[in-house]
Amino acid sequence: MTDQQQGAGDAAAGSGGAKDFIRQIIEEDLAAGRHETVVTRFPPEPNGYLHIGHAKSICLNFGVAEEYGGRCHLRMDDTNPIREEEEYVEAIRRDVRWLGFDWGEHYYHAADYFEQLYEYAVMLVRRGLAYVDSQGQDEIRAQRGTPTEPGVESPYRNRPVAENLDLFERMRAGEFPDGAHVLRAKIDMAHPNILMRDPVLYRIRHVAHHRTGDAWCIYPMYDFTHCLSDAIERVTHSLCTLEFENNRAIYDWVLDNLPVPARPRQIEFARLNLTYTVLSKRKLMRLVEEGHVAGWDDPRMPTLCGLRRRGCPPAAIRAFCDRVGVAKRNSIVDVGLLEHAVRDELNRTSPRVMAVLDPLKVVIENYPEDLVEEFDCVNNPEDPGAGTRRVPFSRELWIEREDFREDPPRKFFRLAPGREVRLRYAYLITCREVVKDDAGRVVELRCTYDPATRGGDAPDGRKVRGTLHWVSVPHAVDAEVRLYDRLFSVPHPEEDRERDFVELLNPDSLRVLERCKVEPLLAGAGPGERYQFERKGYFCVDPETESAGRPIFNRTVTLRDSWARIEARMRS
RNA sequence: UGGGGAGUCGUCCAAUGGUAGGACAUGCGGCUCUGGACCGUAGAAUCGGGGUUCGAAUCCCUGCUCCCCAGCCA
Repeated sequence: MTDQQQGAGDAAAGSGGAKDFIRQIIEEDLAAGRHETVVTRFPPEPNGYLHIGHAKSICLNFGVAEEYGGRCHLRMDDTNPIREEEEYVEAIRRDVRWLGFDWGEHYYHAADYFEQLYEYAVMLVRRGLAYVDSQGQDEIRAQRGTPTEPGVESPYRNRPVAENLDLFERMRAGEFPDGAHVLRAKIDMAHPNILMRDPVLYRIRHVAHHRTGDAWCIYPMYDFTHCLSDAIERVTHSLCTLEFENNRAIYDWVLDNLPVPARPRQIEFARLNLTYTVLSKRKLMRLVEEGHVAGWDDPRMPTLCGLRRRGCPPAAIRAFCDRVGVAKRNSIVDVGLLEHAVRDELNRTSPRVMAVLDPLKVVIENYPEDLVEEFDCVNNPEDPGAGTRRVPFSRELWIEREDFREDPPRKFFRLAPGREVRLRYAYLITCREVVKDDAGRVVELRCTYDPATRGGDAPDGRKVRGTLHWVSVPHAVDAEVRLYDRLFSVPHPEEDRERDFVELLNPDSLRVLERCKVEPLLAGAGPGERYQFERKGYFCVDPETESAGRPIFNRTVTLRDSWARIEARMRS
């Protein structure tokens, strides 16, 4: 029930067996002999936790590498010491492994290339293709122009090479304060692509780096670092999201102007968006910092650690990413698709168990006081190899409060006064009397059972429509159950122009049930174990169980509930 | 009024000049000791306008809408 980290060789294509455009490009490149092997990379910046959107990229990069017999590198894109922290790099490695992927020996940090990057920068200076600009940030910004007006050249743009070399060297040596100078590429201040208007390549930052410590006080920018890191690692296909389309011009310019060992190609695809959640780092950060959720691994978070704690199996995430496909169109995937992938996986793999979330006592008046029977229950009807277990049954039982209606509506097949239902695996019982407290609340049901129906079938062939789950009162184990629902109450929380997204949070995204009764087997349940609570949903043991003294279960997702749909429709 | 991208069922993805197909969702039916799962079935789309062609989602022209870009972030 816990996950083995094994390769994720799922189907190559999500829909209809067709290859996505990236795989088509790769196949063409391979067929044309442009590469002998495929090398991709997943390059997170260690300044936040990985989420389901990253999973799409991870599955794509590791997936194509696996399919075409190549390899995929894990590379920390750590060029900005101000934002990045060691805490995140460990979390990222853990999450990628948990998802089921293996980078083998190919674990890298952009920071490990700082020396080579510096040498490349010097080469650019020598070639007259980069210069030290001594203006402040505001001047540089003002000179950049706008989308419709060209920029203005810096007065330092034509500094002699020797002077640039000297200054750049002294930048590295720490002679200047932050912001005193930057190294810029000398491209074209009138370029229609603003990113090509002499982009900054290096900035001074007297800040310790999580990996290189105090070795550097100048740090390279993304546009200079990423393409060269790819080239150094001999990446063949550098897959990134759509917002980097404009950056491809610099990517190519840098590689075209430097003697690089390989010529990677950047290809952009649409990032994943999901309904009823947010996936931007900034917004996820706010949810955590403002306390709207309990942390990065809150089971409502779309982070991989959140999904893990929620009980979502990595195989389900992989299957989901497969079905989502890869294209260039901005899109928002229905979270129902994720839920479907989760149910699909869990249905096949999780053991069934009986748990009563909102207990109502049933006393079987004609059942012997001291008798305890045990019934063989199927662990997983989808998996005959999962076997059976024995569950104790006695005169007093817990059933689900919502499985009884004093005044049953049409199509309600469950228990009601005078009505007969089946207790799963056990007996048919009939409700004889409803006991209420002074407030009129139903507190107990007095029932009778038919001894001839042992096992759940009537010898006379009479049919019952309803089957209820139950837990024997004297054998029940107390448990806490946390019912998680969608984090937001609207499908597109980011699209609302009037209201801040935190105002759209679903107030019922978490309901804690303290007095649940579960079958005895679950007394020893360990963190991470996943179960189906029959008729209720899929649940996963929370890590806090270990210190709580009783099991705590997180609801991963409900079972599809057609009765709830019928009832909702009858109401409207 | 710059440059770079994208528009196909409710949603996501296919169809690469030759019957617009799949998945999820939804409706209906079947089966069922989980109102689960499963099985069957139905409805549902090519952004608009021109053109080329025997034939256009696909090629051409034109219009419209949406996304990205003016960090010393990635």
